[in-house]
Amino acid sequence: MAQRFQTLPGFRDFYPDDCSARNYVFEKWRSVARRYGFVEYEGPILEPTDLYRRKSGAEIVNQLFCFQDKGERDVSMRPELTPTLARMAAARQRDFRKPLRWFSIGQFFRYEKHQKGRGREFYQFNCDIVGEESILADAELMALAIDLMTALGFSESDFRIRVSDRSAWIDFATRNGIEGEDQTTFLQVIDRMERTPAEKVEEQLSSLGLTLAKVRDFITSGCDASPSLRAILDDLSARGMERFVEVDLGIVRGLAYYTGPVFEIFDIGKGMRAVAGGGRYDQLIELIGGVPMAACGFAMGDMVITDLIRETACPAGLLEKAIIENQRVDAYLILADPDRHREGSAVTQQLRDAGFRVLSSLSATKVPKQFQAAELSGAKFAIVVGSEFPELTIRNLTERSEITSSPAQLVEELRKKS
RNA sequence: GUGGCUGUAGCUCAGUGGUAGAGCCCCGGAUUGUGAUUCCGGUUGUCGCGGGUUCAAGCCCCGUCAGCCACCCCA
Repeated sequence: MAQRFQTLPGFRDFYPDDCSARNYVFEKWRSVARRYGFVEYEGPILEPTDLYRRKSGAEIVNQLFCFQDKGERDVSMRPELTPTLARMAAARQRDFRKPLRWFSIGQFFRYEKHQKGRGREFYQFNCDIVGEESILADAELMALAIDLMTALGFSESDFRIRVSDRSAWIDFATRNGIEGEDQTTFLQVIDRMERTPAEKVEEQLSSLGLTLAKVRDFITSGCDASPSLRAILDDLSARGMERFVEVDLGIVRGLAYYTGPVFEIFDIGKGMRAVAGGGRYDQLIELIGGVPMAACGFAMGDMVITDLIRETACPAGLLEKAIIENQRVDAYLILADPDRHREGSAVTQQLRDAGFRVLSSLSATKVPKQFQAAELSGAKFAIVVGSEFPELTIRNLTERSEITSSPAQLVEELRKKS
């Protein structure tokens, strides 16, 4: 009995439609990044497990796809790109003019339970500016993130970018006598505040010597709490993007390493999922690579954004169009006389050499079947090669009209009409 | 890691403890050089898997696996 195989939990097959959809998202990521002068890079998919332990602590190992290789090295499928970037940037820091504007599109792995918008394997767009302290770098990344969304067809009624400033919270904590490790605990409380009952938050804050009222008061101060936020907002507004921006000091991001402005893109109305997030991490490159360099960046995963595209009318329409366009051919060669197959192959090749996408039936099939196949292939033209060769028929499948032509004129005729 | 729901044809799903079903898709034909529609015919099932109750289980019970959803977490 044949053994039935299926994908491992949390892993996906990409059939052609799915693959077209994935590549459509990749193309948007890539083209917008290039519009901002970013260059593409890539790192290894397998890294030493210690690289991630160094950045995130020992407990991270539970969520890694990690194992021992044949040389008894502890290795992990990469769960994120930032540590790799930090290593690469530090290792050859003298080779590149600053700031680095680097982006990457790659596959990542996390050993955790599969659910909507989250698998054990996913693709992620990473975009970072390294070696630039100016707050305008943060604004540049936020503008890029907004452009990604609009390029996919989202409008201001679909999403917001919520921006905050980690350093404003650190100042706030210090002013209120919270130091050292308590600061990390405090930031975690703020991060989870939205989804924690108020009494519980009050209790957690009071053990740190604070009150909920005081914290809420700080959150409502918005831009006044941070000159950085004011500068970012001013820059985004000069770009005509202020309608997408919302200052929300309640965002702090769970990660310990953020040191300045942080931001998240949220969808509006479809469940308020975060589709992208990032911020400034000025100390991480020194921690991993030993070379101090300022940096900021953000990431967007393929799963949540693709779900959101499919659920939103305008982006979904653009995606559908792209999938069809990606898979259709220009012309379908119909072989009406099997004895002419050499001539048919020559014509097919001639069209392909001219850059047209061309299909033809590989096995002898009745003519009506070939026309049906031509129709389904999305071809605009059917080229009929039969006993009358070198006379050819070019049939326009959308207009249902046809003309006769010859191999010498064929390419020109098709160029004229398409 | 915790909990809820679901699992029947390639897909979407019906199925009252008593012979396994429909629609769609796919393939062939009607139709030997022109696409649609229609009509005819055809393939596809260890009913997720294992055990139990019963004269009899797709249906009830237990377990298990997988999927979806929520929580935890989220680099």
